[in-house]
Amino acid sequence: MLKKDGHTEKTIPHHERVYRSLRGELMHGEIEAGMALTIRGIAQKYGASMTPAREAVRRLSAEGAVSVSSTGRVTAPVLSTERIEELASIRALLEPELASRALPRAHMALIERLYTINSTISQAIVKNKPVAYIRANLEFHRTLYLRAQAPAMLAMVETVWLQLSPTMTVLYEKLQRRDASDNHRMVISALKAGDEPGLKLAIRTDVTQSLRMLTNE
Amino acid sequence: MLKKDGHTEKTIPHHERVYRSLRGELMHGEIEAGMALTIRGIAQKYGASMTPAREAVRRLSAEGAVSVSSTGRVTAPVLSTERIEELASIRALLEPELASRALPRAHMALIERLYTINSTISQAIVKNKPVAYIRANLEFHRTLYLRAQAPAMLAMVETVWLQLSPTMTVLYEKLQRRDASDNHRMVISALKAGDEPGLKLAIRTDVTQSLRMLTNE
DNA sequence: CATACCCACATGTGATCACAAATGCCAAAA
DNA sequence: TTTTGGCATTTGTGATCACATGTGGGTATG
Repeated sequence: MLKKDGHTEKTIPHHERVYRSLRGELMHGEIEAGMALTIRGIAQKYGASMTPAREAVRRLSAEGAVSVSSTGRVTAPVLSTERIEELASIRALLEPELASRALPRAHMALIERLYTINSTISQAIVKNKPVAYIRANLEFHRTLYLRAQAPAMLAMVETVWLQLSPTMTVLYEKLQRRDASDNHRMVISALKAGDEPGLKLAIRTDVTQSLRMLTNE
Repeated sequence: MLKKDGHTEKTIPHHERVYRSLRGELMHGEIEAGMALTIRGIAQKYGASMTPAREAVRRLSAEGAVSVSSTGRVTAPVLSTERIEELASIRALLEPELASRALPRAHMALIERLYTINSTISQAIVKNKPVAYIRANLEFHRTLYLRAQAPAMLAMVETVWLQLSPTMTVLYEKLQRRDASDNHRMVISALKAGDEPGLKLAIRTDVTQSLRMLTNE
């Protein structure tokens, strides 16, 4: 027989589970920049032993999601202003391209979904929920870029988000945030109109403004 | 006392050593696309045990330098044409920016060094040494981009190179290669002249042509 | 000749242990 | 009060082992 049963049951390895969980917490800003992590602590938190926990940390360190000191200590990275600007530059280079590639494939269902997500963003702003805000903001961009059919480029952008997230969380809480939903409305308008230059500009503006939030004042 | 001695002696962990070695072999095309790797084999090759070997593999898998099957088997990735084109697009987006940032800092010593590396490239072509060719080609670009003072962007580009290398090696050996040193001469000329648009174009041309080598014919 | 089955071996996974080094805290001294 | 020294604890590292599963090859069967 070819398969045991029709369930296609896949057992996710522990190191994979730990990796995904930890990555999610970092991406969504539940772990703040500078927070110290320990292998044993991670292992215990997710009910695994040290070995898979170490593997998860290695993957995350390769993505720049955690920084490892010369003595092996693991922390959520604290980014310098220069590094933040550099990562924003990468976003400004890649994300307009992703949006542009998604444009021909952006049908009405996608646009409506983006509109819904944007409402969630607005609500998170008025309710002052930073984690929900970041989460929905990322979902907005990812939903659009998924249509680009460019998995490697999307993965690269997600890596940048991952590096920025812990720092953004810290700063979001102390900074008054601009309403990113304005920029997103420009994105949606350009999508409806099929306006490729306008779309690229709107994305670039959104990325650039979120940068200013972090580096200015 | 603050330091034991003046040597600043640092003991490199095994997983770090294994990682660097394996990454170098992949980057320089000494491991061909599709080649199967085993944790035990890697461990034995570098005189380590399975644990650090696994950590090294995890880091490389996070960089896309190796692909891991659903059953955990590790291979050097075999890239589809679409993936190759996508990775080349990323190069075409990031590398001109890196070159542009390096331009104001490119003094005569750098240009001379690039010229020397380019001679090495030409020699590798006439002597038909694919590995030496790839190595020198990467060194040319990295030498230039290091001046950009943009470590995150450079790391991202290197990750792309790393993903492409095993496939390039296989194809380089069966394809007649164009002389990339022509493009590099354009790069050097633009650097001397301080011609930023020309520099970006030269880099983009170089990247695009190396793409054509892989996808056309 | 092609296909399906089966088994021995290879391989990834995860837990545990011993060890060395770094960290941080507390006490003692200036 | 501030600084220095040392010690107990925490922590990362690497090796090893048991186990389950996947893989590949050989054989039998159609």
